Amino acid sequence: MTDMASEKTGGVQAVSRALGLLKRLGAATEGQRVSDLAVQAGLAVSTTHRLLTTLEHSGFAHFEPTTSKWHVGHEAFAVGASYVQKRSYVAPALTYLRRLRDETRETANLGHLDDGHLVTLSQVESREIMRAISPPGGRVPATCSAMGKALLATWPDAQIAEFCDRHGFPTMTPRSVDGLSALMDQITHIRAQGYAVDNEEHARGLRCLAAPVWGPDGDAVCAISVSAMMMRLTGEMTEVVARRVVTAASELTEKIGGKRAEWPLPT
Amino acid sequence: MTDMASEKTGGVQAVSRALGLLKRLGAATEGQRVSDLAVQAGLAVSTTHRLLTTLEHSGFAHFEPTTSKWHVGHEAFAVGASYVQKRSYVAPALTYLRRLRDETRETANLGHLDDGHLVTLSQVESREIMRAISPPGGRVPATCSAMGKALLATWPDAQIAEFCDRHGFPTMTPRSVDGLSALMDQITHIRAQGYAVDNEEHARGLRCLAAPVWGPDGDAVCAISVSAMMMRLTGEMTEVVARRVVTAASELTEKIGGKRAEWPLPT
DNA sequence: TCCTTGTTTTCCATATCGTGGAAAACTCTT
DNA sequence: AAGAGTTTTCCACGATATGGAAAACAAGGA
Repeated sequence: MTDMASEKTGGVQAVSRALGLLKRLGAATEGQRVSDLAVQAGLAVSTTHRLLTTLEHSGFAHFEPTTSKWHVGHEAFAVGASYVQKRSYVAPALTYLRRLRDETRETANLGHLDDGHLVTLSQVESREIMRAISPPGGRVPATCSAMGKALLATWPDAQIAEFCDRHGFPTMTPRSVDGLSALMDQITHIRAQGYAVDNEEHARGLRCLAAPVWGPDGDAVCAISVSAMMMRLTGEMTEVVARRVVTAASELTEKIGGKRAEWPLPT
Repeated sequence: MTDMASEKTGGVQAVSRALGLLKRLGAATEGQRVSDLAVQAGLAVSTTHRLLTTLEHSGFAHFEPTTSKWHVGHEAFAVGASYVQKRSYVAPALTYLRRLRDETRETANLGHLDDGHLVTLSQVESREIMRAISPPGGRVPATCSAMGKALLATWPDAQIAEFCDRHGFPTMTPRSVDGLSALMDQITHIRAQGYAVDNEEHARGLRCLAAPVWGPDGDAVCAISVSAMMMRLTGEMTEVVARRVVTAASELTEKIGGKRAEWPLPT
């Protein structure tokens, strides 16, 4: 992550730089020192220090004097929390995610589309040793994600094509979907079976199964998935787990007063 | 909330302004229009627009073209999520919060101290109609909160006094603790009974009961509370619920490998 | 349909404001 | 106590953010 926020600012320099620092604070597992952040971001130490101080005055960063390290501040948390609070399906989803995790013993996820990417909104982790690949807040190109594909599959074909025009086919592994016809093949399957599959298209060795959740106005608003190491999710297990994912998604749909629209018909 | 981020910037102007806009986006329940944000923040429309564009380039804000409103972006969520991910007790706490909510039918909360304030980290809402007063990300002066007082009570008296010197006694209702001697009286009670009480000290009509959770190094790291309308949490109920809160806190302490230190002795 | 009104977005000259070097104040080590 | 590696403050320079005004939209209203 050496040059995370590249050099393209695209706006007010000072603000871009400050936000870049904030991202670094969030991405780092530990507190960061001024001078380290400065070299990482390619900024002068004094500039870095001034920007951090400004972030701190607004509560977005926090300086720990005893260790002289910088951390993400409470205000960043507050603003971030509002991102999920405004999506009223997140809170009720937890019940179903938990049950899904308990039934399958694997990680259950909730995500939605945001600007061509699937953003993980919430997750209930497997008790197995594996760490989560994509923690809450994580982003993956929609076409590299089971949840993303499940949601795309609810769109009319024309909109899917337009989507792909705009966002292309970023790939994360050699098995990621690449090209519209390959995607549409999958979409057809997804619509037929009611759930989407991701076989190492996001990360090596990882398989995901996802189903969409509908909102009151008949649009899919989010998706539920189970993700697991492929070795733990093989053959006939797949179908069993998929049915449970579909069930959870249906129940959440009902809970939030959603109307399960028909899947778009192949045109 | 007319002039939220006052005029004292205390750092890089452009950055303070941008963060102020971000806070407004987070605080608003709906998307905000450029011109409204501009007047709220007292900025020129063109400046506001440029700052928002910069926020968008980094993913911290998002513009909905169909409605031409601005929202909090995914990156803000990602950074905010890291605030809780780094506190390893949040995830395991959910189990106990949920049970507490089910046992008491009231809202269960998890919070910790951050710069003199109690920050609500997580919460499992009551199924009653009442909305939560302080959603995740919310901040209250420590002395106006049951969780805050429960945590302060684990500190040596000298540090409590120092804390009060630094932060004073901001009050949120007429019943909020005001003055060191009043606080120390309460601290004594808290240490004796093992839990803290907040009787309308944070919000009119609201009562909270809280107990601290210890970490592996013998310091209290967070607190668990139950908050409810006073009318639903009266008389003998209080003691019953308080015992459940204490139990939940003890269990979480154990779960995270915490060592329950002795409460500081009155000096 | 073509104005009218209320937006959002772009442009640009001005001087404000952020910048980074260098020096000063700290903090730990040796 | 002195030294190395920090963090923090200061300052003159000029790059850069600023806000007015105008241009591009969008949404009614006649």
